[in-house]
Amino acid sequence: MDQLHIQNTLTKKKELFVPLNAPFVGMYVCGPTVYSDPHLGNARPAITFDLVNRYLRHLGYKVRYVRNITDVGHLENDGDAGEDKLQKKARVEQVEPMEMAHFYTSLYQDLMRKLNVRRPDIEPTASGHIPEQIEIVENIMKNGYAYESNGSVYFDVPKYNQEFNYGKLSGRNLDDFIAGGGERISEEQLEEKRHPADFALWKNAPPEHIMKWHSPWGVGFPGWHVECTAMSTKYLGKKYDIHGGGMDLVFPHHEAEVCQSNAAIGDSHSHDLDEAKYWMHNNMITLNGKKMSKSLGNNITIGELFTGKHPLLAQPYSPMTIRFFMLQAHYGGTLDFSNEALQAAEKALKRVTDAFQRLNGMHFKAGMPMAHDPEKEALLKNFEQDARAAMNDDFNSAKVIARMFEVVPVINSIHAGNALPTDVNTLHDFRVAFNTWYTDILGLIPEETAGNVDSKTEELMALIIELRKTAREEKNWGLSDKIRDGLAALKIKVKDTPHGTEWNVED
RNA sequence: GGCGACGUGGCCGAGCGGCUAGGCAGAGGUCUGCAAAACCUCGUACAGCAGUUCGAAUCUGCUCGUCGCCUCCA
Repeated sequence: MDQLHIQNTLTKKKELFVPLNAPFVGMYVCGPTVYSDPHLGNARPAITFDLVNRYLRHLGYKVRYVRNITDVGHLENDGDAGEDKLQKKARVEQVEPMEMAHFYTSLYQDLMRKLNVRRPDIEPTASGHIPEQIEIVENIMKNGYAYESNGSVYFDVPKYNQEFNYGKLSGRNLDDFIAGGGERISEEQLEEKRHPADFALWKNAPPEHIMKWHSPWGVGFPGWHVECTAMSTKYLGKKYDIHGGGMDLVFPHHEAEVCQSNAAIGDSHSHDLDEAKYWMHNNMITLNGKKMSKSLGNNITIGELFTGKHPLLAQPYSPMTIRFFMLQAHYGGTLDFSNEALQAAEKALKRVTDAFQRLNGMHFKAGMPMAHDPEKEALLKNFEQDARAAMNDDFNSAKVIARMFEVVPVINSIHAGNALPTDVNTLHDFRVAFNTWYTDILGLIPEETAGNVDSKTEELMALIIELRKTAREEKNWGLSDKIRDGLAALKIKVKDTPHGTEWNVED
């Protein structure tokens, strides 16, 4: 594909990407609720939309990327007077809700930095946008798609459905809702709600509720879905280009956003506002075939992944291994987690990273021995366009990585001292392209040098390698192997290559 | 019950009607004092059954199986 196409949840089709207002692109992604340790599942949308963000920028778009922090919390049970998650956790930990939100926000940001996820351009908090949320609710009421009940405000789904198409995003309809979820609606809720499908825009706060604000309807707190509509509208406009998030948010969260957007700011001439033009959803990560989630209690936190301290983990996995593991699969499919798969990803990443570093260490000069190899030359010359074609096909990073691996043997062959398969200019161009894809678009960073190697260590190692070289020249294998084994015990790996002896610290 | 996804070689995972995906693991070989790394070669898979087609892993139908959403979740 020579132009970017995106799988659009709204239309269920893969569509050509045409920004509403090129070269500007607005993108909003649902961020974390900051009340607990971020888990592996949280990393998937972050990395998925980091890839999208990076690629759009690579294509030259002026992207404004907004990813929110949900720090107001949602009720544990829809519609009843139960405690919200944040408040409950704060009480258990005996801290201010905001103190806890700040703690987990920082933790999340720190983990994202390790995963080399670029910071969004705006990272708004729900608590910081209460007036904007109230305004959205007021607009919806003004337009007649909401009603007040006992100090709470509910979205009038049946009314909305008369003029708009409720369920267009998730492929549901009101009848299905009643047939399925209706039975789960508690009687308590129905006291306030007119229809089981109605959802809260504003909720009255019981006295014991800590996080509450003044509103035209009394003291309360915003409903579950308004924050995203309010913040995306504020920073990206009534309709923007891309809204992203996990698949589990399609219903009810994103469906509600579509409703709110149309009801609050749509008019009779634009029933297709739908908040965003392209709705993108990453699939779930599974663990032994089951969805990994907080509520199922089978989640692994990102921190545990890095340290390896979890019963299911055979070893620690580095941030780049996690990132690479995710990019090796298309974001639209489930990704099953296992030690075996992660270990394979770790080795694969090392292979491509080694090649990356070798490539960057090469000095191409005119007049180097050259043996034209049409096949290898084609791999190098086509790399950029092949990678781009894969990426244009709904961000198929898995395919991009496959193309990288096809080029790795060529790089290694040159590094091994074989003749250049093509001319120096082609090699230069290829190197630039490979760097761009590895570093800028996939967002990978070589990790090996992360080991604490200071200049003194460098000098000592140079001396040791020199001594071993002497031993080898004297065919004193006993001594040279003793040195190598001794270093290996210190996690320093020695390799004798045609260019001399190399070493590196393993983690 | 409603809506939806998926089932690819030992494992992970691309594939969207014809042309080798790729990685990991495994086998053989080259190089090397040995090792490591690297390079070369090797598996011929598509849940099952019908059908459409000159031709299907790819389209259609059915069967079986797995999973997700319908309640906060990425």
